[in-house]
Amino acid sequence: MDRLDRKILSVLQANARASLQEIGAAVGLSPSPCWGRIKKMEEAGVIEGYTVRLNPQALDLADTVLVQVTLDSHSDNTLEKFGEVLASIPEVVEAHLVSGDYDYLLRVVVRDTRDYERLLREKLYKIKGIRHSRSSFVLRTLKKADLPLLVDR
Amino acid sequence: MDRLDRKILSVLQANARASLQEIGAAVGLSPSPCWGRIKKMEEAGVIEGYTVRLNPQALDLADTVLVQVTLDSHSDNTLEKFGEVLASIPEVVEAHLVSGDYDYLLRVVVRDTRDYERLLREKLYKIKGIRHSRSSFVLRTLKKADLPLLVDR
DNA sequence: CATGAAATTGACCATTA
DNA sequence: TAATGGTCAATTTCATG
Repeated sequence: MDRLDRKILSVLQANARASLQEIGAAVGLSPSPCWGRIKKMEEAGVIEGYTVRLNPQALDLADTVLVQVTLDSHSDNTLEKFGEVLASIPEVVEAHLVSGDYDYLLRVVVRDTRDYERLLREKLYKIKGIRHSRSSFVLRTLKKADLPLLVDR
Repeated sequence: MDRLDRKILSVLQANARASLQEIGAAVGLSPSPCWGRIKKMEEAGVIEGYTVRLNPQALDLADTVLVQVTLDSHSDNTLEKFGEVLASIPEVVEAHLVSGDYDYLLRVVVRDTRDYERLLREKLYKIKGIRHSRSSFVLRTLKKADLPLLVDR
């Protein structure tokens, strides 16, 4: 992992379908060393995969809700079970165990507020062990990236 | 946007570098109609781009902090300015204006707690108009996706 | 490690059904 | 719309500096 590797990653971050030629041109290398470096980073687990960035609106998934969850108990068992249940709810796209005055932060993506109300009623409120939950709707997203810049320009 | 389009998207979501042959085989179509559908979705803005999924640990960016921010004033001007300042801080990778008992939720990615402390001191605390902020460290991430499943299996 | 050349595979587009 | 097939460019591999 040197500076060139990071540069390659930032090119891929902007466009994961860039050709080796384009990548090479951007980082000042010929295509084949780029290919070798990428393979190496894939094997090392630095690169976990390649995805597409989709427009939620276009897919009729306009609403994002951030949900703070506090559990009744914090036994290993409860936490484990809770994690499993969450993983099985497709609309819950992120779940983080956090420090602070609540236990979990969830990111939930739904079509609209009606959909969210149904999700709350039919799925979240049925989970045993939730003491309290607090929902915040995302009104506007000012910035959305995955990781900080990998190279100083 | 029909069922086949969604199926193509879910293939790309799992591997954005899949070839048209692979995509075609997965959705039951020959490569060229897949190509046409993808191009159409790119032009329509359904597909915004292609990115790489990176391992934060491997890049020495192990800590994620969720920061709840409350502003002093909620004038258009203040909100606008705040958004601009945040956008210029690389470590702040997400910023959402939310409803509820605080105004913004930020996701901040840093190397470690020392790095975060410095960021707070040198950048966040210097922003005018912040009344209050509350940080929660992500202890463990149970689930991380971008959008709910696009097709029922 | 990088380069450059060779073989293989994929993207893209016109045509046909 | 989908399939077919042809062309051109890209990926991938390897021998060499």
